[in-house]
Amino acid sequence: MTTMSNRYQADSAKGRPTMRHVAALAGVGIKTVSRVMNDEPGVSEATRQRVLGASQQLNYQLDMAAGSLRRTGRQTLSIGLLLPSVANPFSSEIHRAMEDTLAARGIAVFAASLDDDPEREKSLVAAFLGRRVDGLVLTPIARSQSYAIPEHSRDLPMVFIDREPVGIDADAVVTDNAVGAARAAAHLMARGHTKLAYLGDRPDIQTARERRRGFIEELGRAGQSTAGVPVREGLHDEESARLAALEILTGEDPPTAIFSSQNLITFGVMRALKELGASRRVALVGFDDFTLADIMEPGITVIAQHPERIGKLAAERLLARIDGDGGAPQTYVVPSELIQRGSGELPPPAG
Amino acid sequence: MTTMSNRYQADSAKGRPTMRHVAALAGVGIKTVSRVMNDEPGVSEATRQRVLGASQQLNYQLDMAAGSLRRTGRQTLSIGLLLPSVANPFSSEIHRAMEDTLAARGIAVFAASLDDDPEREKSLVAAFLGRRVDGLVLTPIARSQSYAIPEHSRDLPMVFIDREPVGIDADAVVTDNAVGAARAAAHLMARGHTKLAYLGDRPDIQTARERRRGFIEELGRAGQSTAGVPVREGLHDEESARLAALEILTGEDPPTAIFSSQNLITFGVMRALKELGASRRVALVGFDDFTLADIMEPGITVIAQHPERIGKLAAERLLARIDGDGGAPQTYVVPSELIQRGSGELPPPAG
DNA sequence: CCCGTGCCTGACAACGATGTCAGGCATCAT
DNA sequence: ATGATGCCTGACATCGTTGTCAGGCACGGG
Repeated sequence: MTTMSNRYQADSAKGRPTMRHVAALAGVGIKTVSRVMNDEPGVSEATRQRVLGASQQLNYQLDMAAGSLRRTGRQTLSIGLLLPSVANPFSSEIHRAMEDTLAARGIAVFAASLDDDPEREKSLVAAFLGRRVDGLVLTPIARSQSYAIPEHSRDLPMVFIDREPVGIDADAVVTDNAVGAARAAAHLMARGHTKLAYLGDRPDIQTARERRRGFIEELGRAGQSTAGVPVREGLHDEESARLAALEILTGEDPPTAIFSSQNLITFGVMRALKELGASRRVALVGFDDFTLADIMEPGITVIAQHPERIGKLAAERLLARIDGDGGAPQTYVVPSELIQRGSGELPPPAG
Repeated sequence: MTTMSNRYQADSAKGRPTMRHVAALAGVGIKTVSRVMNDEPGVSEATRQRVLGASQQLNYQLDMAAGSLRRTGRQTLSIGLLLPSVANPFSSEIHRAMEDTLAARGIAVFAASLDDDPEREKSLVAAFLGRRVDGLVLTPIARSQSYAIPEHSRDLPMVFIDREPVGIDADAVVTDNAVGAARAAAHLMARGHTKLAYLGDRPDIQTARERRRGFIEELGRAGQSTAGVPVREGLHDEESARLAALEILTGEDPPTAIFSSQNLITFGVMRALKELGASRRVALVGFDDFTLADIMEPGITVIAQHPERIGKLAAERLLARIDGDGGAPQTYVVPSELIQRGSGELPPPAG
């Protein structure tokens, strides 16, 4: 029974020990080691201790990959997360919230950045599928996600975040973009502003479109002519936003209030206002909260999203799907919140 | 030869197709499919096309996990990255830089947050080892990393970032913390300040200790008495930093310049200064650059680290190790940079 | 004293892929 | 015509683990 006890003992130098090594050292069968490592019942306490001792002595570690190969259900306890960029604060807070929820189940997260590149989306999805992730959470950017239909219908849980998917019927967790933008418009108009401007991101991004729609529609509801409203779109970084803001503010009949649809754009506008010395003259409401917004002069009023709630909810939905929830896919809306800090409460110039 | 062509054809509904399915559909052997999927030579163009056709028709995807089980070297093309928090901007920029470097090699990144918890460090390292990552990059927080010696000597590449490891001889990529802090001190003294204060993080964190050391030593070199210098440590968030700053500034013989050793602390100090209306009176240099530092009133002078360089370098070192570099472990130092924006150039009050 | 009943245990196949190796077939020189 | 040479190709063992299943042993009831 213990005949081969030391046949595998010598090879501690290179190559990880396997169950066979542990089994040999403990003088038991390999399956018994498996049972101990997986906390399965049906192992006497004495044997259990012997196996545990041997595994520690060899510094043995279960190989999850090999395990999932055979295990029923083939779970790998890992999921894929595709974000615009892991370095984007909004994204990384979602990431963090998901991690916290998933860690409790021992699930590890593969994270990757898309950079708004549809091709990367497809190839990264493929890369994660090849690693047999148990689920996928992604911010879609490709025109359609129908490429994932085969996998999704093969029971691969998928949850879309921030933007709803196109061409595939799957769960999504999003912010109430139009509602939030409308709230910004209403807030500014309530302060007496009648000349508002909209500065927004590339209109091929769903959230940007929604925010513009919500903003414009609210103006319409208030009886404002929506025709003459300055709308600058396609802004994707601070610099382009700064230039657009400068142009609008120094042009004819400048707006008395600005709504910026995204944090980078807000930063650009803030710079422009500072350059013009207009920070306390022109009202500003930005979509997305950011660090230090409260410490600016004046504080910046924002429509805050709740990335931590989005991440938590997305993780919970994914887990539910992994656990077999077969209900119809649904879109979950996380409400945004208006945070008043000063810049959005500036009145129009008395004149 | 093609006798079983349609034996596996029907099962498209559930369960992923395997090489056997593709082989059967294409009427070839399973090994030939393997050759095609891995771009190995020795397959006629005709056969190749047939296999490719079949694999697309079935929407087949190579199972990397199963492959690495047998493949020589057992590479999984994935690595583990342990950060203080994926939501921390400094960390997430490192993450991003690593991703860019590693993506070129088809390597995916498992990311996880440590929250400065030594226990989490150990258990997450174990979790990643169980997934057979090809390498590990981590910000150490445990008192010693000797627990990883068995794995490291078993040829698991490891690169430590931000902080040097203890109890294990491995590569590290760090910022010149002491030098940067000394530069901050010198900069302030050159403006005529003689009453400086230091506000820092928990001294059990290596980088915090280094920064304090560099700062204090520079004062000594300049002939300042280092005894009476107000030093507040153990600050770990904005609020504690704000309170400490308020206390120092409203106390007896307040400093005319402050050095804060980390961005959250800088934020706390900024708030305190603002509350006291002292933003333009008390000089401030902070360690770590941050978004909008240039737009504050005054702009905040900082010792900037270069997370993107740290991340890139760490990834390159890891790749070199994975490729078999057997040289002695080394510590790479990425220089920090003083960025003048106003707050650090304020002179002491005349009097 | 025999047999049924549990409890532990290990041999074996299988998961999906790759490394090895041998075989089939054409081509080519002798 | 014959053997050598290459090119393609597939059978098979194998990677480290888990699912299945059957066997051994102790115990208790009839």
